[in-house]
Amino acid sequence: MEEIRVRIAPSPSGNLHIGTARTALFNYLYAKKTGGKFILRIEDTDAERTSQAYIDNIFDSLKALGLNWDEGPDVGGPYGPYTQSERFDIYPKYVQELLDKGFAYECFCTPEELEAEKEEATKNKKAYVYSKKCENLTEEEKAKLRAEGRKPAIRFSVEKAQKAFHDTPIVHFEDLVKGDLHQDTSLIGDFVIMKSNGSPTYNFAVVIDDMLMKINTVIRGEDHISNTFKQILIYEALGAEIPKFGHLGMILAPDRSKLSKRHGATAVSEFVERGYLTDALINFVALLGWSPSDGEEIKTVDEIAKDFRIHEVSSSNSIFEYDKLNWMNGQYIKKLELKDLAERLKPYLKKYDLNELTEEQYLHMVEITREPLTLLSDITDAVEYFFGEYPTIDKEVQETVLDTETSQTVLKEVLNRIDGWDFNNLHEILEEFRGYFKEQGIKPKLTMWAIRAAVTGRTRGADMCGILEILGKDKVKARIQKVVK
RNA sequence: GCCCCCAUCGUCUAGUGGCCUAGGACACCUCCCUUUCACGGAGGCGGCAGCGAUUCGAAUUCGCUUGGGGGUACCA
Repeated sequence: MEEIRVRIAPSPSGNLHIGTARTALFNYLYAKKTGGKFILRIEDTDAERTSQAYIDNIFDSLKALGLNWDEGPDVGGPYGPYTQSERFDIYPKYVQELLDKGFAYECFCTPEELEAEKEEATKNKKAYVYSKKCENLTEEEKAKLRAEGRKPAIRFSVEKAQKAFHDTPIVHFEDLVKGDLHQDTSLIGDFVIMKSNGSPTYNFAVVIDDMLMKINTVIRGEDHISNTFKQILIYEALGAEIPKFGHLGMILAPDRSKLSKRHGATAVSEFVERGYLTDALINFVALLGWSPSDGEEIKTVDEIAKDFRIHEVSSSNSIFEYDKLNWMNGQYIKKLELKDLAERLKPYLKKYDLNELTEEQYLHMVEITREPLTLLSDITDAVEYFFGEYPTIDKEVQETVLDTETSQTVLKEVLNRIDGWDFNNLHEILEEFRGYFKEQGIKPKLTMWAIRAAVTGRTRGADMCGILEILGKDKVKARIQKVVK
């Protein structure tokens, strides 16, 4: 069988979008599954919106997600260049070929004329289709228009291509995920393939690039379905082999609209900044439209690749909900080695002076605070009381815990005993201490609450023994003294 | 407006005419564990959009309706 060649072709007009990441993933999975090649092509035709920062972001994000490409702008490959703006000189040749074969023609219409046609169509409740008024211009007419200073755009003759290669105007193709798809090509206007400024349009450039890069399978979002029919006609007109297409459902926001900034993060890098692990992100996004055959949802990309079948991908849209992503991120955090986690948490601890702790204490702190983490960034708030002399005490904690007679009794007793406590043996000491008060009718829970509130300013948090150990006797004593009346 | 796509718990999904009294995961609720929060464990709530048709039999096939999404550019 022919080697599968798939690609992801992001447009660097923004940071790598989570939806693009999913498309990239499915391409990657298909390549891995079939032993094919995964290619990265940067579609920076629109110079206005392109920036190097976005290109870097796309590279970095894809790498962070583990979606490494076999051919691309940085690593090269046999069919480069892989950046569209560097390919501008190769398009005219194919435009000329289409012109010569009669599948394309020059169009001198002005934007105003085109606009008028569209308005007319809207008024008549008809689909707008270009009038083709430039299709049969004589050489004299063209020369005259050119003399006026008008520069032509090149349009593709949909009807001619259709008639040359299809019996009916209804063009079909077998989509890898959606099955038979069709479209009445008489409803497609003669679209521009080369703008009057000489740059190719998207629909033309992709075909040329995919053709030249020998891309034989195109997996992309279903927003491209309508483009597919245009592209098929171009392939045929060029006498090129038509690739297989697979269209994925879109990812929607919870309100079923397009995922955008107002719904929160959209770029992979934003998710990372917010404390998501790329492993969790990619795993989550794989589950949008695909499900594992063994029901085990936590999987690496490689494991997913083994189990991946493009035909089994769901053809409907899916909604991006944070609940499951958060849960999954928590699962991935749990799986991290302590030292690895400790390193990854550092960016979220910049507001604290980590020098207050030894490396050993730092690791210990992470060890006892890691359990409830859903996001790496949750650590920021979770460890606040480990830093500084005294913790900030919540008003409610002060009133409901520290101000009670029971708490004061407990804390005074701690101060009575603390000098004799061996902080290396806190577990037993606290056990005994709780027992002492339990005999007096004070619940262990209340005993611990009093200490916790005094030392951390909170009623909830990490394991008490660990907290006291890390803080050390002096600090613990000082903090308790401060709240005892 | 026109064209196309899609439709199973709140969400992601399993399901390809009888194994379905529709399964799982997340979320939610209850209980257990417990020095708190959490983790973990055990339960629970909850769905085939509607209507017709085909069939002995339909979540599964067909049609219509409704709903959602996409496209409709000299953007990509």
